[in-house]
Amino acid sequence: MGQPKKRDSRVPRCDACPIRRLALFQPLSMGEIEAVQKYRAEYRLLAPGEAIFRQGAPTLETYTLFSGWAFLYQNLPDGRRQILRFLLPGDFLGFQADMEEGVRGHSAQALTEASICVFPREALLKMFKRQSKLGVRLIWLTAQDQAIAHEHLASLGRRNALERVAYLLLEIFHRVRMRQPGDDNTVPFPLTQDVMADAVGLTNIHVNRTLRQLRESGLLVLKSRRLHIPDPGALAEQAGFNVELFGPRAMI
Amino acid sequence: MGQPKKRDSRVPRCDACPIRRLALFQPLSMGEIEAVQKYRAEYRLLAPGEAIFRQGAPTLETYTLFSGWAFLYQNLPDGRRQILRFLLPGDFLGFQADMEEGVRGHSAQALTEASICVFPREALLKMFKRQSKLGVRLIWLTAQDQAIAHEHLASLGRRNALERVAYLLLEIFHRVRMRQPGDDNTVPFPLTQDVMADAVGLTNIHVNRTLRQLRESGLLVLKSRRLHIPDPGALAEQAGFNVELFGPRAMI
DNA sequence: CGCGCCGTTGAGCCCGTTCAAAAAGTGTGG
DNA sequence: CCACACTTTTTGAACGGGCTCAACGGCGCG
Repeated sequence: MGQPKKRDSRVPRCDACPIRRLALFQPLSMGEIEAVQKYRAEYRLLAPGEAIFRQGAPTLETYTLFSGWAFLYQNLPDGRRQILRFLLPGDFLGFQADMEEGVRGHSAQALTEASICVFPREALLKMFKRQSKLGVRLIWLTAQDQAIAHEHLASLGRRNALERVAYLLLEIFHRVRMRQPGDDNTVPFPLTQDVMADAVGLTNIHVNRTLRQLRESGLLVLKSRRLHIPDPGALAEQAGFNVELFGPRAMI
Repeated sequence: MGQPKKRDSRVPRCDACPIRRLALFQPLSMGEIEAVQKYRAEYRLLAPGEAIFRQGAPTLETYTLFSGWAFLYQNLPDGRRQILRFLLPGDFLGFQADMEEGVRGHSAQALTEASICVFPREALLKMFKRQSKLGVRLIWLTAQDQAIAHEHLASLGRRNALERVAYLLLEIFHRVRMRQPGDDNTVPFPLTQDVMADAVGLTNIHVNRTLRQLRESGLLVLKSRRLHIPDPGALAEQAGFNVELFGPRAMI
């Protein structure tokens, strides 16, 4: 039969982790990395839409997204949903101030097929105690997230539909390109219009109309889960996207 | 003459700091606190509206708000403003991931007469090196901010005008009450309707109408810079305010 | 082929905006 | 204490961006 085509579910080893440079463990040396393996409780495969954790659940674990895409979101009592942040491979999630007795303030779920490395709370604390570099790194990552959240706030509060959608596309475009440099201005883009709508605070219908407008202006091509932006500068203009501020700073 | 009525501008000492339990330095013992004094470069008085730092400026200092109120905001190229976060005494501000070479991604300014303690970047780094507790504390504070930012995102993205305004009032009400417990459900409230509008992503005009509605429902009294909420539970209902999630977790 | 998910389009409405103006504070100096 | 300037709040009228409701089209998959 040769190699079966089914998905490879072998568990990756930390010392050969291909995304380490992006992740929490970036500052660790090759020798130190081996210890991480012991603290990882689990390597978990996720189907699209599968929950990682849910709003209101106890806060027992933290995660590194190893492959695929995911997102954080909050639900209002009546079901309205706000997507708080998209996660790409290497992103760290699940850390909260009140790990000891708190409950999750938001939910997390896989957007595509994905996989995560699971680190229980105690394991994380032990690693921080041993490797103070990790604490610094976490502060760094958290501050990055803050910066992205701030841009997102400005979008939702003060940008119109066209700007919001353009901004979201550019943010994701840049974050992906940062990880996989390429030259054709095309990146994978697994968000449905429903998902985009809940991220930018619009209706899926209005997102659709806005995308049409951008498409008809020749600013982007969005087809079969791939996003092509012929001229990122032109789109940035349209979005009121401040490249300077966003640029390398907000990226890994 | 007795005591002159003019403002007291004597520089407070760190070891007698009345807001320490709220601030970054909370975990330090009385002995350790003395060292902090050496690292504080300056104690600065601010007039209402005065800038603490500006978007685009180099990132050289961090601050603890000692007294008064302040806020962080971002300006879009065309002048639209989004307020990102309100700061109360004890809050830490000015920390960024890219302290070394980055520029500020947002501006900060005093809302009322206020005062701040200034810690240069190098001083902060030295303190972190000496007192690893401070790193943990900063992670904690940053994670708190995240939680508040997430609620704010949900407001801007998915709540209507009434809910947004009610939510803002409740957030501030609770944050102030956390610091100054009282029993009359009244707190100081120095925000103008303009400021509120830029925080919740509405027009000052519509904020005014929304406040009227809330006032006429008997849910609040807002007069001469003081906010009275007769029945916080009732207002929370109106706001879709999830007390459980917000509660003690996001505070301090 | 049929079912489900996702994207697309149209028509009408409503929440929040824009534009305009007046009223009510608030602080300052005479 | 009043006069004046300035900021903040309040109200009205009309517009419009984005929403709601409804239906149809396309594509992947069992």
